Amino acid sequence: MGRKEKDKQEIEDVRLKILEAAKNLFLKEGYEATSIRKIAAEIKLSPTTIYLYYKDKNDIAYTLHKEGFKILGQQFAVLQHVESGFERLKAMGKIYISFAIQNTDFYQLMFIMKEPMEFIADKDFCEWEEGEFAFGALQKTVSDCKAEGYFKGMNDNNVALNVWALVHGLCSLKLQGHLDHVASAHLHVPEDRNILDEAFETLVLMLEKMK
Amino acid sequence: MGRKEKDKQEIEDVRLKILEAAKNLFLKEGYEATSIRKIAAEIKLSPTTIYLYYKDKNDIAYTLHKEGFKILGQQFAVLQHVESGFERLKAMGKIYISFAIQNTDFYQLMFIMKEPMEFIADKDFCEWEEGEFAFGALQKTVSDCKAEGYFKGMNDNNVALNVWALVHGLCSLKLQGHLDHVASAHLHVPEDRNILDEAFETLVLMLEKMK
DNA sequence: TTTTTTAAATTAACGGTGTTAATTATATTT
DNA sequence: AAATATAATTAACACCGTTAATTTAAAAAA
Repeated sequence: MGRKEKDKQEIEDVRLKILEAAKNLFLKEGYEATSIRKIAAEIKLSPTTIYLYYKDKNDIAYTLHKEGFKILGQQFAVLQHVESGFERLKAMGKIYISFAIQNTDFYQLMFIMKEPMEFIADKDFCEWEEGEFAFGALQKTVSDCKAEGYFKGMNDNNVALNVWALVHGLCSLKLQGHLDHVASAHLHVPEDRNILDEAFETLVLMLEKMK
Repeated sequence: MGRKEKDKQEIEDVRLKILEAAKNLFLKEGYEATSIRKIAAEIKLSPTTIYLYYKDKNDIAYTLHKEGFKILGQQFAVLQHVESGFERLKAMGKIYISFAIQNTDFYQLMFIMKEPMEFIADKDFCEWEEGEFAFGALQKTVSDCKAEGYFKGMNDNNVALNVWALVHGLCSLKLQGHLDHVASAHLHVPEDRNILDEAFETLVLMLEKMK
């Protein structure tokens, strides 16, 4: 007796509809401006209905964060066909940086904001397939580089972490407005050149010395 | 005629009182929890009075951000007595990282949050003595390293930027909760060791190869 | 067919936020 | 004592995330 309970598929459909609305808003106006109320209005639901499908706003942030990792992962996946580890490492860096620049909102969600991580922390078990794939690809690439004679005497994981930290550092300083600030005051960059590209070129020179 | 206008000093006194309250709150409960209303309550002023002394919340964020740079700058200043450029570079890295870990809130304000930068962007001219000093110290150190034979054929500024980006990348990933997430899943770190210290050790190995 | 039941969705409300406009309090000078 | 200029205040706007209480709607039972 009673009203028909929504089955798994129907629930997933609503979840997706909410997520689409959230994504559109968030890609158009950024995370800050993406409120539960606005998401609800977009799909003609009452704000509180959202809470029947997502635990809280961090839950939505985390779900979008996973989408971001899927996109980045797909871009990395293409590189698995590059044989040379070192060439692949360089390409990964370039892809990572252009992903950050072209998907600034996703990047913030994936690597800068605390919120999605807080959601994970609250969960008992953490599934993280998407992120695992991306970092795993970097780890494999570093170990391939090692087989090619690079990074002798260094711990693979630490090298991977440092490489990630470097490109993330560049991207996050750029996206958060800190880089342009320093650049205009302290770095004379040729008009037609991009600070990140300049820096990345030097990074490649540094990596080449690792052989 | 009329009520006595507050002179420069009196205005500065109130500004400082507000800033002290803001700092206390922000060091105790973080930036998020530091609202204009709470700051005002702390010093028994009405919330709107704050706006007579600071343009908006970003103004306060920016003023605290400058304080942070003063602290970091003082720590860097001590290192100017280290003769060897390379030794100084390593020490700067260690100091930067421990500053980030021990002053997480200041670090967020200085290098992660957009707000203080947004305030600067709104101003017509940008004074940035504090930050200039810190980055200038790094630039000088890199050029000293170069004189010692490191970073041959590389642009000084780009090297400095990359070094900064790397340590910032490590710190920000750590502070924002992204590092622990990856670490538990992908990096087996010895119980008694810190991920950042581990990574930094490898960074030093990498820098040593730059000679 | 009508009543009961139950899940889904809604409205109302709480306790906050940054910020601005309008008003009041206060001290000084005429 | 009255007028005035400035400092500080109150009231208000337009939001926010989230929870509790309520209503709507559809399926099952009578």
